[in-house]
Amino acid sequence: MPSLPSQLAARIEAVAGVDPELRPATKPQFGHFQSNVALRLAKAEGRPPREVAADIVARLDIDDLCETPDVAGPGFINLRLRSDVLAAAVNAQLADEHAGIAQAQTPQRVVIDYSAPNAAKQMHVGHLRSTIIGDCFHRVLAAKGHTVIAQNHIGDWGRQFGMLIEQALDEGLDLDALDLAGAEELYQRANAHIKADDDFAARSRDRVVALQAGDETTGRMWDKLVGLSKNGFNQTYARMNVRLTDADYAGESIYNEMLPQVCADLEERGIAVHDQGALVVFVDGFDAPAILRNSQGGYGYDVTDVAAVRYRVDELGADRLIYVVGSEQTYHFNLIFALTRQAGYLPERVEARHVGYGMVLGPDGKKFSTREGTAVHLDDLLDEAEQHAAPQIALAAIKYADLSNALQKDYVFDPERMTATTGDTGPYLQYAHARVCQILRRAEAEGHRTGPVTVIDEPAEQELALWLTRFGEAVDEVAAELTPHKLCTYLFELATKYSVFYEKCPVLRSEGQVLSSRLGLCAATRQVLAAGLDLLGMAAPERM
RNA sequence: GCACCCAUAGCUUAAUGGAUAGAGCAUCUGACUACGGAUCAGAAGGUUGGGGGUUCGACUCCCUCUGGGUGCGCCA
Repeated sequence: MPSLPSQLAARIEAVAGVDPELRPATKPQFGHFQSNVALRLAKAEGRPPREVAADIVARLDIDDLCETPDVAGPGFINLRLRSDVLAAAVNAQLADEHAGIAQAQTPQRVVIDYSAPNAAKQMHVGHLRSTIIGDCFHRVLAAKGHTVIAQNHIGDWGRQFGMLIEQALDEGLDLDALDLAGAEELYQRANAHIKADDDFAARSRDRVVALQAGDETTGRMWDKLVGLSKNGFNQTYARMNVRLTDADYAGESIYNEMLPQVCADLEERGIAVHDQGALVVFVDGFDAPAILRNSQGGYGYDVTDVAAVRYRVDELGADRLIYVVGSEQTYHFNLIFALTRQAGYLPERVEARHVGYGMVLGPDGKKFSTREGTAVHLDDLLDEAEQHAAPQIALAAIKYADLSNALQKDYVFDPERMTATTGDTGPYLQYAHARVCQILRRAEAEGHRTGPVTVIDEPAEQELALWLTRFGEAVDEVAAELTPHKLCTYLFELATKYSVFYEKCPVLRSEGQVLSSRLGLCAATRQVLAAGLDLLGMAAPERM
């Protein structure tokens, strides 16, 4: 069945002749929905807006859905749903296994590139947002019925492996006994070594060549370093309760063998040219070219990402590409998208989006780093938040803080504010959920029947019911625009409206149909809160 | 120097070109032996960084200036 707003919009369009641009009413006294169609038509028709509005209302056939519409202000048409229609909508949503999330009519294969830590280094603050935001998109798009293919583009290739392996050999290190923290220390020792010792630097370069040439010993050691890195990442992912698995690892190394072919193809077709000793592509509208192969004959991340686009479109069958990578890479990805469009690797039918996001800042409002100037480890951030709340509360607090404002903005990592139980925070939403659970638990123990919703007389009941039916729209917005904060705002509003209902409309102290109807509203609230929190990657505990 | 992003209440922030810019925190005032008060009601707090323009209507679109961030061929 079409949603209530789309049904209403269709009725108005039938009379007005144009899309009424139906919007939720901005205030309760304006009803439930409003249309400014009359204001827009008035100019063309040369009549006063209110007259146009009155004319539309007079011809509107909408009695089965709404109370009599009002014309208000400069010419707005305000609609108020009938209580029985609203109640039926809530009941239908409660019975819906998808909690009112409309399933995509044409399911897509969506490739999401997120998290992407570097091998042999622990995850740090720079990976926090990509992991949380990507996981949210993963959950939201999957909930819409799309096939989500996560691609964890880890940094598992490059010159650092030359020095890592050479250092391990020098030390006679047993890589089987090494964990990720140990690998990071190895990295630091190798880094210091390479700066101080020219001979070591030369051997490290040779080791890179050996790795690329497929030398067996070198390859085995590389394999171990990458493997222990993944083990380390997996521990953090488990702690963060994100959906990434071993199957999602698709590091830079998998594109290696494709790179010469990509270069050859682009060169043959005259798209790539030699310039200053490098193989590059100049793309219209971009000052700097993409560098496919540098003057040393090495491949960089431009060509790797070109190959990745091609792989994701051709091999993974992507209909949509989403890259959750920091804003500082905006130029890079726009360049890659333009290039791959031009080369025909990225067809018009495939949408490609880079979702940039701002930085996580330290308490001083500057780039978050340790006293030594290195990036703060992700696990340390989680530890810090857990000093203020239990693990699943602390984690929800971090995620909500990360997702609840516009992605492009920086924010300060402030555990105290994030874990606050009052206000617009993750814990507040979890509390609202726990409170609904409590009331439903008691009702069940006392043998009360829950639902259906039949009585919506009180304003608080009405606002709650109406808001519940908007869950699907909120999810749709996030899926289309990739703006998680809109779901956060929706859920916070829901928790607030539920609190008002809770205050104004006693549930367990009421009787008969009112009791079961109010319990139905509680059940629908629990359903939406639980589903919404899950889409944000947050736990919804039944007790706190 | 060029490009992109940001600027809204003391602080953190929301707002598809539409009605009186909406919240949270902090502050003040109420409700109160409570269906978990981790709550609710109310007050106060804004020339939406400055200046132009487009529009019936601008936080939103365009131009410009200021302040901050990020990025600007061979690291990824």
